[in-house]
Amino acid sequence: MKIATWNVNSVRKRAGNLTSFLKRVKPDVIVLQELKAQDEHFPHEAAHEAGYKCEVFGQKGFNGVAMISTHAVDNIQRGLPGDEADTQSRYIEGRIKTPMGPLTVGGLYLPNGNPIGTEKFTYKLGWMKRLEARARELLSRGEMFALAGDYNVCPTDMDVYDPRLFAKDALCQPESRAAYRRLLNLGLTDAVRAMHPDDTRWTYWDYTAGAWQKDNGLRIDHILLSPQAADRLRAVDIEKEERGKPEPSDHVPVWCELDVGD
DNA sequence: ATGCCGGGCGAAGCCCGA
Repeated sequence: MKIATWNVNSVRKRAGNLTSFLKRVKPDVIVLQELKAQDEHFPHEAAHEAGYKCEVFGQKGFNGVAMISTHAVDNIQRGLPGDEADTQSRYIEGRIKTPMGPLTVGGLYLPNGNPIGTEKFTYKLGWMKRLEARARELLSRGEMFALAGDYNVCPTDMDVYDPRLFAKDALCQPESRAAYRRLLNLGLTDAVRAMHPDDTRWTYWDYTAGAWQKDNGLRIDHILLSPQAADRLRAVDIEKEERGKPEPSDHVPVWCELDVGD
């Protein structure tokens, strides 16, 4: 079972990149972030062409997330519980049956939170608190799950090309990192870090200032696994080559493979 | 370099991203 995540930075602009990625890497399920599109503008054909069905939680102009799968998905939830006033489309969740029991996948686009000291940073920390509550709820079931997406958190200085430049950035604040660490402390496993404990591997390169050419990147897209899912973790990868293609997203896909006996 | 690119919206210039 291959689970992927990708912040596509406009799903309409990236429809071609998405189709070729699905055909090349063949994830069973992929969660997408930053659709920047309403539900009715989602390029269903791009996914159908590669054999995928789509669950979309779009929003006009900004945000927007989706879950695309070759398997049947049920128990679909749109939106992160815990704040009825939150109108931003940043979370989608669904469940897939496997020979080893149900696998729940949550796709998330965690708020960026910049600049610090504003309501944007407060919103980020509040959102992370709600995500922790969701993780606790899922953990109580004792089943496999993956929370995958653009976390907008560099977990440690190892995940930033130049930590000094990001000392005041919301992605690297002690509060952001502590909230991320609370997820790990619940018993979740950072799939990429578990398989590559000592590597510097980026998932994002800014469009500006030649960041890609200089390999000035960040690791902010993550897949966190429940204990039952982490038991079955077999492989991970970061699809760096997508950043070098024409008209790329500034993020690249991340995936992990779980051995669920299929 | 708290936006150098890139995208959305909507029809010019502003908002947003990390």
